[in-house]
Amino acid sequence: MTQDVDQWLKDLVRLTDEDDENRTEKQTRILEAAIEIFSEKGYAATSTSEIAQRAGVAEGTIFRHYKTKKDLLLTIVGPIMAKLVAPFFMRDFTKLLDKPYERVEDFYRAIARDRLVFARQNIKLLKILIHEVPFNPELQGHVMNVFSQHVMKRLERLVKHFQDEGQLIEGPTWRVIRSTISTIIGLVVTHVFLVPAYPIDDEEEINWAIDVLMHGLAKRN
Amino acid sequence: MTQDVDQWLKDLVRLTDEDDENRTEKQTRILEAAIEIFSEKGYAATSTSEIAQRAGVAEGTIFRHYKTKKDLLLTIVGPIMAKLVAPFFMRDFTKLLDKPYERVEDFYRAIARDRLVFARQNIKLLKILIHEVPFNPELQGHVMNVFSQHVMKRLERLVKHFQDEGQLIEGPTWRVIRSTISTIIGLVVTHVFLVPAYPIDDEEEINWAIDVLMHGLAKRN
DNA sequence: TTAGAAAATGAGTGATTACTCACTTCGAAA
DNA sequence: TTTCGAAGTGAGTAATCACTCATTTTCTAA
Repeated sequence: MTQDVDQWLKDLVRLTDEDDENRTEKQTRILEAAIEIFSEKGYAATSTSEIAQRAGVAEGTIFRHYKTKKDLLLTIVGPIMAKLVAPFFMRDFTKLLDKPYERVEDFYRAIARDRLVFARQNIKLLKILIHEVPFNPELQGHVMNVFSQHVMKRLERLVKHFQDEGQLIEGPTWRVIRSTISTIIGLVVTHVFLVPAYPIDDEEEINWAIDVLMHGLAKRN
Repeated sequence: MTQDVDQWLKDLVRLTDEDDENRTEKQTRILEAAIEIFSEKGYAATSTSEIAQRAGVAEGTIFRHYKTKKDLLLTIVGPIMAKLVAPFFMRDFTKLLDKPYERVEDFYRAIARDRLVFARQNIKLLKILIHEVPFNPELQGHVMNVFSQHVMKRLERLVKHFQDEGQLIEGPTWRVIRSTISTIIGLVVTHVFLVPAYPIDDEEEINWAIDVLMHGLAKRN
């Protein structure tokens, strides 16, 4: 099961790269236009004729490349979901547990930094993902499966490891994870989606947020 | 300006109550059906004919009471937005600053408890609110205005107060607010929207989450 | 240069959309 | 009982929807 999803990720990355190369210029423009309009008005409120118009393409061309409008959506949403959770499937992540003197906060900071940049580079795609997943049962099922069966499992092992080392407070791992994810997502959502115009020093904000988090999650005496 | 929004809230609460009373039975059924389907499939993907069908009403009846489909949406979304921020406009909130020995964490816990219950009682309405605000410029503007000009201002005064009292860490108030809101929203979203089926002891979860937060936000020596 | 395949086109299709309106039903006051 | 405005109806409308397909254009390899 774990290997299945690892395989899913590898295949998806490979296939995505292949698709990127084999794309016609018009096909690329269709995808770009679709991403723009989907993120502006939402999938359901977007018409294929509008996509064609913005892409500078005949409406029929869209359906040469994508069987249906939903097919177009899945082509867009699929890869971004894979990239979103990709860090948790990296070799580095599993290796982390073997280095006994590694500090949790360094790991938290690295994740926060990485995902902050990632979110900034993929604002539109993430907006589409967030908005459409709740209304698409199969997407929803896939997200829940990947998250609960894989991301969560890996995080639990990681937290347990650092609890045993005395770096993290005792208690249910999922509570520690909830506080951590709340902090990082809160940071990213605030400065990427809510007030992106407000100028910040990334490193300073990350340090402050993770510092507060770690003071809360440090092992109690 | 502050008084304008205070007035807006009072008017909205009063008008909403009046509307509730003056509603026909069929009108109520239309609203209930609309809330259900909007939250299930999203506003744009919902047809007025489907609403009429589920409400057991002729399609024309919908347009007797609501000029347009968007009008129906605003009737639903308006009141829930007011109720969402209502705690921040209560007299108790401003009075809090006058009681010198009050502890911040008591306040945080009260807010968390209150909004957790509120979210559970309004899952569908909140789902609609969250999904439609980003695509409705006037709603978006209103939310941003109410939040930044009022909720934020009051929170800043509150945090400043407790910083001066030595209960909270020094530094920009908005960083303290960001960590706090991240914690509370993270708690609510997790247990109301993501895994509502997972059984928890509310008081225990709130205490744990706020305890972690306060260890992070406590004044440093 | 040419042949054949792939890409692109856009007019056309039936289905569905939000909304209208002439009409009927209902309920309460006179 | 009568009257009258509000509530409710549902067939009808023009616009728009996702999608098709016969045809043309473009690209590639021999």
